[in-house]
Parts: sequence; structure tokens; C-alpha cells
Amino acid sequence: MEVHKRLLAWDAESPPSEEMELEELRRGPWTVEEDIVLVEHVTEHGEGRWNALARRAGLKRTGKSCRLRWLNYLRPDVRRGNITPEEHLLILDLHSRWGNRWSKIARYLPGRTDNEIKNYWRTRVQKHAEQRDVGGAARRRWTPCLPEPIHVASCGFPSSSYVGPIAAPGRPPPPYSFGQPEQAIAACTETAASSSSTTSKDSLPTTAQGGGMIEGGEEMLGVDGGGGGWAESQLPCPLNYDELENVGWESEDLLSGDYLWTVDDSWSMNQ
DNA sequence: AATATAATCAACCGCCGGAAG
DNA sequence: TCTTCCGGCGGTTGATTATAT
Repeated sequence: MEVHKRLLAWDAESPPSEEMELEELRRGPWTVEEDIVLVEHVTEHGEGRWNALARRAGLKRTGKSCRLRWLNYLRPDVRRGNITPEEHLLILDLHSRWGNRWSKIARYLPGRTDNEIKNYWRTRVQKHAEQRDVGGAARRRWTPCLPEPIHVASCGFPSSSYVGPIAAPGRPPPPYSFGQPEQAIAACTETAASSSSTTSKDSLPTTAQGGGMIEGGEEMLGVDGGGGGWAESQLPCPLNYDELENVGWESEDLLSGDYLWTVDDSWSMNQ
């Protein structure tokens, strides 16, 4: 709020010149110089009012472009590097609930941007899905299958309605480690509550859990997720990834998607 | 070593909703 | 109440890099 006031005052102090308005906007990759200017101005004046910021900074960029550059690249807390197995599973899980709500999903992955997650999904996850599924039907179905194995892996027990397979053939089942589910749920709820602008609109229906979602695969991949899902207050227990590794579930297995796909394949065979 | 192909990622575009005038 | 502006979001594109032939 304070920042906003400061920006308003800042904007009023020096209105944009006519020449600047007429100048051509730059597009394409950002230069180091532009980055420095943007970082300095955001540091000094704070985020928001991106159009004004772009003008004041003398950047020949749109406000949108500045915002995007800051959020996706220049922001100090942005995390770079490979997606970890934990993040991978979390992305799969959250996507199964909310569909392509990338910004929403990104809130649960500190330091990751919606753009990064979106790219990750399209290039790694979706690609893998296409390779594994030539027919298309299974692709639409696979995502809703994921929450339960993840739920089991992280919480140690299946949800009540789940009837699908848990363990991949030739593998030990994921560990059943009860831990403290109350704490986990509380932690998740807290996270959900602290995420900005969470409205009832964003919380998907709570009717279906686990196996109940399998039938609704088609809708699940659409924007806004469609049918079944969980409310945010029903987010998963934090993934107990260490325990997965302790019983022979390697990071590579999870990241390669083989386990996840095997789950889907097994489920398909049961039908 | 050169070329083709695939994978990755930064950036842009268009739409939508909310705030302000 | 209507209009305009701006920020946010998801989808898409295009450039760059990596890998295969």
C-alpha cells in the first residue's frame, strides 16, 4: 500500500514526455543494461505500476514486459535450476487438481515462476505423455491417476475411495508412513490460506477424491480443471520423498515418470 | 565436422477482471 | 453506470542450445 502511494506520487512528479510516448518500443531479449535499470528502479520504487515504471526508467519496454522480466528472471528470490523430484510430484499433483492454473500452482513452489512450471509441463511432462500414449485416451486419463499414488507416497495410506494400483510391477509398494497427518494438513491449509486472492471460485469441488477423479479425465486437463478435485484445504501431506528413496524409489525413477506411467498403465489394464 | 532434429526457455500476445475516474 | 487503464493470467511463438545422424 505504501509502495503504491509512493509510486503514485512518483508518477505524478514527472509525467512522460511526448517524445518518449512516440518512441518505438523495444522487443525481444533483454540486455544486461536494461536488466540493471529495471532492477534499480524496482528496488527503489517497488513493484507495481509497471507502465509508469517503464517510462520513468527510460526503458523502451511495455509495462507488461517489465513485469514479466522482473517476475520470471530478475526477482531476487527466483530459483533457477532443475526441477527437483519433490517439485515434480507436486506439480503433477497440483495440475491434476487445478489444471493449467500455472500461477496458482507456482504459489506452492517457492521461487518457481508460473512460466517456468508451464514450460516444464509442456516440454517434459506433456512430451512424455505423448510418447507413452499414442492413442490419446490414456493421456487424458493419466493425470487424474496421479494424486492417489502421491497421496499414498506422502501420507502413507490410500484415500478411502481409491481402487487403483499403487505399486508398479517389480517394485516395492511406496512406504506407508503415517507421520503426523494433522500437522501436514495444518501446514497445507496454512499455505493455502496465505496464498494471495484465493477465492471460493478457485477451490475446486470437493466431491471426488482419488479414484473418483479417474472417470473425469477429459475435463481435468482443460483450463480451470473442470470437474472433480479438492478444495485447497485438502491439499496433500508434504511429500515424504526421503522415505521413498529409503525403500528403493530413486529420484530418477520418479523424474523419468516411469513409475507414474506404470501406475497409469496398470490402471488401464484393470479396466 | 557439418547438418538436421529435438528440447528448452524467454518473451510476446490476447483476453479478462478489477480499480479508478 | 459507463469507460478506460492496468495488471495478471494462460497460450503460443521463436530463438537458442543440445543431441543425434
